[in-house]
Amino acid sequence: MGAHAKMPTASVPVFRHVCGLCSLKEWCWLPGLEEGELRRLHAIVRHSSVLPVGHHVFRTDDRFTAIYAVNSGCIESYTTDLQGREHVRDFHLPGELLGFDAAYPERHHFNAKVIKAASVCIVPYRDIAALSREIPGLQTPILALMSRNFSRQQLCIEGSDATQQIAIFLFDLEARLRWGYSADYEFDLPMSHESIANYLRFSPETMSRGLSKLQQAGAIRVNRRHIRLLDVACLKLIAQGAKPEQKSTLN
Amino acid sequence: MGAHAKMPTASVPVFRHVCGLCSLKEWCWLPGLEEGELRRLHAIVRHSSVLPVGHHVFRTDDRFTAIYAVNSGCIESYTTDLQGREHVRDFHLPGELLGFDAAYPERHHFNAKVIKAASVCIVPYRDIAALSREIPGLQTPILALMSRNFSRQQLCIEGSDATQQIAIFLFDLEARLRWGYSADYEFDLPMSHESIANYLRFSPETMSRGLSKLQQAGAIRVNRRHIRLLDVACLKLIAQGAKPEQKSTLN
DNA sequence: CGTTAGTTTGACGGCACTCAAAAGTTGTGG
DNA sequence: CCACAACTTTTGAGTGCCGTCAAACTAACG
Repeated sequence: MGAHAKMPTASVPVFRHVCGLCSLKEWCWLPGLEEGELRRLHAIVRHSSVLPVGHHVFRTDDRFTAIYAVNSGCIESYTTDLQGREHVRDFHLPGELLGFDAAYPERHHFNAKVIKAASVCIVPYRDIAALSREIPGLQTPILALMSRNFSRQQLCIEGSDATQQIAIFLFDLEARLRWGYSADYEFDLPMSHESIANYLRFSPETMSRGLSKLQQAGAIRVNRRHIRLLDVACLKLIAQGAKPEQKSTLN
Repeated sequence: MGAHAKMPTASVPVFRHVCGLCSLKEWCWLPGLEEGELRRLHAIVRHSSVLPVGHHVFRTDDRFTAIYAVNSGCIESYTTDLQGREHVRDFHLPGELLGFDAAYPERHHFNAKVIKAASVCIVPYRDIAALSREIPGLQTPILALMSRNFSRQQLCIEGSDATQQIAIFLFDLEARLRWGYSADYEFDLPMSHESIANYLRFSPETMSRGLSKLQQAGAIRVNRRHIRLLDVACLKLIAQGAKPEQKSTLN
């Protein structure tokens, strides 16, 4: 997988290069598809420039025109309730998809906002639907992608208190960020604490206190958005329901 | 839609009759399909006998072999966490589908248990996949079904306190139970209060107190599993965040 | 009729929310 | 390069909702 580190060359069409990097190829396009089919598939994918923080990829009730794959940065999907409060539904990291929520009734149910400068692959829905009628082998991967995207949600909800939910969230996030590569357990959060708190359904203050508890237990080290998982075993215990113990703070 | 009320006749194969009644036909099978295609589609659907309470339709890690459509009764999907506690993920009512969670990686992520004696339609995955390769018009409806099933989830989570969440839940449930027909706002819960409490992530006691509050506000009338929405406007206000007011309990 | 499971009600304690303010960070313009 | 503004994060104090424990009550089932 180290080959992915190669730099792009001007002679290679951008989309070919990006698709070589991005998760689409890794995840679903390859299995069972022939070279020619893959080529046709890549031909319908378009690529965005780098989208600034705050940019909306789509909004609630927008027509469903495409599926998006995140290449870099981070996109947050959220809804707005009747009181005008925003509820974060999910975070979409590099290699992950969004837009499937709208396959029925062809309108988006969520808003999707860039929260860390991001570039995305755009897969027009009409094209992919037409292509999947011609290439039967495409259907199963598409179904699998949808299923995977929907069912990964809501692991953190199994936690009973805030600290436990944060521990679970950090575990999940770390795995998603390194994307199967070797773990150094150190990373920057692509989203604010506030967004995480919203996603986990508690206040920013509770988020802050929860992180502090994890740090006092020696499980992690946190500085703003920079996170280091110091004691993975300890963090796992907490994620499984153990109460964090206060270690000496002399360090 | 009144034609559906016809009684079955012995000369009609059972599966034809049931499919005439059930939601599959209403929801997705018809649009764009020809008579012959419909016939082939119905031919692959199998029907269960009435499954008793406690019967598992499938369990976590079972192979994904079929999609199920609930014809009657109620099925609950749930997971079991590391501490052995069960977490209700969803309720599946007549006309709704389950099993899509497993399209990837072909293993079920949830358990599915009958909580009110139920009969289901069984759509073998291999057959529907094969058929959809022959009948291109099937793909879009299938995608739409998946999308619809996944995205309907978690309306209640928008509520900030228990009473509000219960109000939202009751609204949603009532609409799902009457399935588009005229509303008399009176129905029996297909599941126990305990299950609802688990689903909404609070204790049975809180569920009970929440229902009492709604009743004291005059919004509903509740007797065990029997529910009557007395004051829909009031209930809607509470679902939108208004604080329930204590009405006189002299009635 | 007895047993069991589900629901209701009460008392008490704790976790998280709210309000409030300070400290640190980032971005902007002078 | 510095000053200032806007935002994020941290920390503290007080309150309230909900979880836990406990017990009474009801419906369902054999």
